[in-house]
Amino acid sequence: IHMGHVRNYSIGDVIARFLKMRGKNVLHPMGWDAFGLPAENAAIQRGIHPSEWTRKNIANMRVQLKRLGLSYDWTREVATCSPEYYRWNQWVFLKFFEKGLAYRKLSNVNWCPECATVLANEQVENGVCWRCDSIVESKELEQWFFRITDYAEELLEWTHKLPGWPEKVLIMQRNWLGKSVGAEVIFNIVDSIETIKIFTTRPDTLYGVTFMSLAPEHPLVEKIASPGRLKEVREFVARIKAVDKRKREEAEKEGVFTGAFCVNPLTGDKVPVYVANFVLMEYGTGAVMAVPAHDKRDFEFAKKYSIPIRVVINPIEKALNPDDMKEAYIEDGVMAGSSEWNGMKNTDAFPKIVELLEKKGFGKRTVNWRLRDWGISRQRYWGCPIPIIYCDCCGITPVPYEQLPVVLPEDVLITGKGTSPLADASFANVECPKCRKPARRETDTMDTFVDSSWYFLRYVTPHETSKPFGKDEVSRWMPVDRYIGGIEHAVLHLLYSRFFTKAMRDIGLLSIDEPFKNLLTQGMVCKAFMKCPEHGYLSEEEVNGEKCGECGKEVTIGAVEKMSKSKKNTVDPDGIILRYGADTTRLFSLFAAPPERDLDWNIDGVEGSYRFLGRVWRLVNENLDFIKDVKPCGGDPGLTGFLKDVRRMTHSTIKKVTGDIETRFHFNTAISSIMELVNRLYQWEGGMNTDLEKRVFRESIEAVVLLLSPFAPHMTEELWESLGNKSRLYETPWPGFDPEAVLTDEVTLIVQVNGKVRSKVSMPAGSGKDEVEAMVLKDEKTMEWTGGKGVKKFIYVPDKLVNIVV
RNA sequence: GCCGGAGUGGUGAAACUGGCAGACGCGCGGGACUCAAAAUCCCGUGGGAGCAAUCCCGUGGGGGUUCGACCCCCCCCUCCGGCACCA
Repeated sequence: IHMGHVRNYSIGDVIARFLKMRGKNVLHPMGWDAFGLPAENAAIQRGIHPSEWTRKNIANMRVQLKRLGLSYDWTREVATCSPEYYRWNQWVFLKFFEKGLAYRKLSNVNWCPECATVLANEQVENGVCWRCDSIVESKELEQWFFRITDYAEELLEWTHKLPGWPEKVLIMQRNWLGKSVGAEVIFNIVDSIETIKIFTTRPDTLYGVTFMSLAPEHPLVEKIASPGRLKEVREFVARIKAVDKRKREEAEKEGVFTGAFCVNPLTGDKVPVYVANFVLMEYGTGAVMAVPAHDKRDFEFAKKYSIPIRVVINPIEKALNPDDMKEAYIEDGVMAGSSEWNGMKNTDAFPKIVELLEKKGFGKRTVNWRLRDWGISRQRYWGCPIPIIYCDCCGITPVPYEQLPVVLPEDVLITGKGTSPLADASFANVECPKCRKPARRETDTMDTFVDSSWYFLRYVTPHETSKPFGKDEVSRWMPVDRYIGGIEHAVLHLLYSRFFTKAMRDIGLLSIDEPFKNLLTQGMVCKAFMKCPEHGYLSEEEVNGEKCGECGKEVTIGAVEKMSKSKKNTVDPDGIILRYGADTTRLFSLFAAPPERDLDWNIDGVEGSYRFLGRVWRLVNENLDFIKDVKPCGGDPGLTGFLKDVRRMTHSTIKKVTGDIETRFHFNTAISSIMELVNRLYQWEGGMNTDLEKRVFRESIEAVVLLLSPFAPHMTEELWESLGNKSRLYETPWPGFDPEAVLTDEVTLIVQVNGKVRSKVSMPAGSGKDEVEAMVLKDEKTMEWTGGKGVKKFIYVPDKLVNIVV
């Protein structure tokens, strides 16, 4: 495990332990998302079988997690690579297939040559593979897809109904879904039976179309190019296709005239058809109507090739002159040069023009999404087999439910190169379940994101053998009340899981709409990296003082960044646990920053958390003789002075810590207020002689131990026992605060004159404005600033502050 | 380019609803204990002026609203994250 895990699971464990002490029935499970490329690659590299590699890692990580004292219910442990689990993956796949939610199609897919597999759109970042950074290629393959686009509208709608999610994640999902409302428009081609279909979000600019542009990959390019221009067009297309996709974005806009013209359906104007490098085949229809006056890219292109610019929308204040325009006018405005629509606001003309197109049969209102269907086929070994059989007679045939699971065979040659390893295995040859003739199994495996899209449901009934999960139990527990994870899941796992939940609901497996009610995205654990000019990145062990341990050269300290093995700025949790203990490790990971913020790893800070726990340990043990056999003070009307003050602080700390954990998850401030209470107890005044003194001290000590227990469960359990308590600490109710004890009789009022703090006065709590005014105006220090000047205004914030305006 | 988020001491960070800016921790300075060290305990610690009481300045920069702004509004700068020839 790495420090990010420690932080993530510490957060979860504090919440789980806290809620358990608050009397809740808490389901706090752990499992292993164990299939996948990284595991397969690592195993190949080490020359061992992925299943062995995975088993060893799970065993190792389980030990590490137990060492941290995480309160998981290990009886519910699941691993996605076990047949008992993935059997239900296959079951769900078949249900999706029955409903038409899983389908097979030939398509251009993202292909990573290094990983030798297809990637989902979500797994391509900036044109490179999210795992190995190779440039992703486009390949035409038969693939299985999940129809996530069927749920695009609902997925979008619910981003507005998840108040327990961070706004940032919801916005990222909305962007990813990418809804665009516009119109599809058909342009006839002159002297051809072919037509060009385009998508536009600006049908209001239709009268300003002065050319048409097609993507280089567009199938019409070959068909409509005039014989005289075909050679040049082909050369251009070949040249653009050769440019890798990342570079295309930065490239200057360019294109080539096809020799063909198309007809504007509303104006009848003939406009030239170009092939252009900036048109994407993947979005919309791969063809764009070009309106240079009102689109940035079209403007640039038109300027370059001297194509006319027609203004059809003017800003309210003035009419645009195409010859003077320096850039496209993309704002709203007033229609011009658009026959009957002239003078109208463009936003009003928008629907009317779409209506006209519909009437004439040249188009319709449409919604376009950025979201594509989810390609789930992977040409790799270490994954869940897709339960499908291909038969020459019967075609695509699902494996019958009673034959599940389709077990992933172990005796397979795994090279990580070429085609699916399963294709060569005896695994592939099978009898068709329908006609009994020889047939072939699907040899691709599923994307691992399928495995993790519903695992949380499995925790509810992890040993169920007749169905993926018990429906009643799921309705009782789900949705997940607290989900904690990194922001990197914002558009992958978190979107897929939402889709799965909705799809499973529609199949009748579930009755919830969303999987996760509240989401906490925790920040990354970061550390400064170190670099030697000669030997590159160095780990802490490789640095000697500030010099490279190898060559003795001065080491440069780099920026504080996410811990990563490649930058060698990682910290091994095991080492920290060994040296400082699990409680310190947990405490520091929560104390240094609030959970959603990035955490700077700092060993001095760890030292501080360790010292604090030592302080608590000594505070209890050194006073044990005094308080061992007394009962905690439960509210005594006779309390005065210091004792009363300690009790007040104890109860306000209980109040504060409870609130911080329960509503804000700000564990850093919760811990700091426990520290304040401990500091106060170290300043104990008087003695430990009377029964009352002992009882007040005991009450405070018990509060400290209880409040600290979710953070540092091991040490506090020991202390709890030392105090003579019979209950196990983790089963002891969370302390409540006494509202009476929290009240103060005297408050210190801040006195401001003209907004500046000039004095402080002590007043009985709950004093009225008149008494306060009378008192404050007599205060000596205040009079130095108000003396002789007339009081214009007297502001009183009860029990807090007054501001005198003179 | 578009959409988010952030900017506070030497440092990690507090300030929850517009009300004492810097809680708590680290570091640093001083003291106690000790033959000595470590550990521990106590005191101090935003900047400037002053013997001091005290005063002035201070939350990226500039303006505004307000009795009062780290917090709300407008403009700008910097950093981080996401998306991106999205038609």
